[in-house]
Amino acid sequence: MAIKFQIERELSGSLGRAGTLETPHGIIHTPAFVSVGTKATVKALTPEQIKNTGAEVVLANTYHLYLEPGDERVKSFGGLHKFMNWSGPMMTDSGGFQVFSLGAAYGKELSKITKIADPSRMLAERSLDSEVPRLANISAEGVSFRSHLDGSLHFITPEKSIEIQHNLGADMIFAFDECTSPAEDFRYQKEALERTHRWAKRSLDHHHSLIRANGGIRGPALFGIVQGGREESLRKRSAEFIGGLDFDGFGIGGSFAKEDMDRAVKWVNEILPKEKPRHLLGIGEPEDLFMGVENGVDLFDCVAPTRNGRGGTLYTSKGKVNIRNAEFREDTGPLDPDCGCPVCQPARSTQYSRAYLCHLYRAHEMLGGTLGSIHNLYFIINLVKRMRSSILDGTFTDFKKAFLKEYHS
RNA sequence: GUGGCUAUAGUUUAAUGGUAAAACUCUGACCUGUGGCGUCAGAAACGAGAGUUCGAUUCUCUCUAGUCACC
Repeated sequence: MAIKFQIERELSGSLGRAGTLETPHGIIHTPAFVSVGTKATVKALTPEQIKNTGAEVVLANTYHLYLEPGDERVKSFGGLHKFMNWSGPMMTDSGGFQVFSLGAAYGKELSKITKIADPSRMLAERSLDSEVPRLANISAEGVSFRSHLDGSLHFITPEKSIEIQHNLGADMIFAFDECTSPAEDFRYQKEALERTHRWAKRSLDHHHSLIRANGGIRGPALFGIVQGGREESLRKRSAEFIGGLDFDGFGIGGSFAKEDMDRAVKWVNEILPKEKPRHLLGIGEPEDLFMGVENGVDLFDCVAPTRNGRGGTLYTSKGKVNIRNAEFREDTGPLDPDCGCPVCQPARSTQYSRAYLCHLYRAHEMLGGTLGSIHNLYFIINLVKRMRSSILDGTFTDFKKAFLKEYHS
């Protein structure tokens, strides 16, 4: 077994739990937030800085690394850990999300989270002729991608994705799936789900054959991904199907409406085998993290802290602020006095004022993105850590209430 | 000193005899398995004076400022 998951304590009256996930590169204390390092780098941060945010695990991306610098090259360097100089646990995403982001969503105003639960929009007719040419096209066998870097054509199958991920060498990898657009209708969601299920089995089969070919024992842990959009019947069917396969853990994928994401996660986690870890893919705003933890999610990853950090939108205990705003130009105080990160509570005499951070972003200085990413990652990672300890000492509900009250004040 | 040219938003540039467009900046909003990207909304200008005209930012003159050439 490549990983070992143990539940330490469960949250009474809900699906939540706190535990540990042991990997060949160290232990992850769950629930945990996974830092996103798409191209074998958490943008703007050195591995040491990543560590200083409290991060225990980094997620890289199969599709991006396959294109650049190529999985074979990463393998020749001894795998991702050595290549990027990160010694802790790692995961790779399968490239399934790029089926969505470079396919249905490409060039459109479609995001992973739908703002309004507008049925007319959610169940819109699948438009066959799109004005913007897609970079990804789906067939039963796999997905053909047109590289966004040089236009070259690449065909990714479940087998290919698993092969690439074995070459990259993360501790935990994902099955190849199709993340559907929230705008697809029921018929398409169903069709896509059946495809994702077939791909899950193929991913699993190829994973096992690669391990066998490699002499047996060592290999990454493989997570299967549950899809099904917003449809209760499809979500539950997917959880049953994927949960019944011999995966080491599970991902919950797809696009959601903010309002009903909790229901979808709950449907799924009530069905998935509880002794295996669950990863809610691509989710990471504070409210959503509480929702996920309560509903039995062990791992999260999200670009929000780093992407927002590079843009100047910073998390504080009193909500998000755009540090570029004029009101911070002469603000000598720390970003968030209640935060223990290296930006807000520097060890010795150094101090980063709101005014200085404001200046860095306005001047387009690189240090702004670095400090913002450090702070935001610390904030989100620490938030999930506090959720974990509040599960362990039985104060989760109080903590959630107090945090959200101040966060929304 | 003489002659030419120029003067439009904070900046750099458009257009037009019927009160003016854009980019950057500026004021905000947005970003959920990442193109350090980008999207959206908003604020903001005809150097001054006179003349021609129904009407002048536009044409004419004077002034002022800048710029180039010559002395």
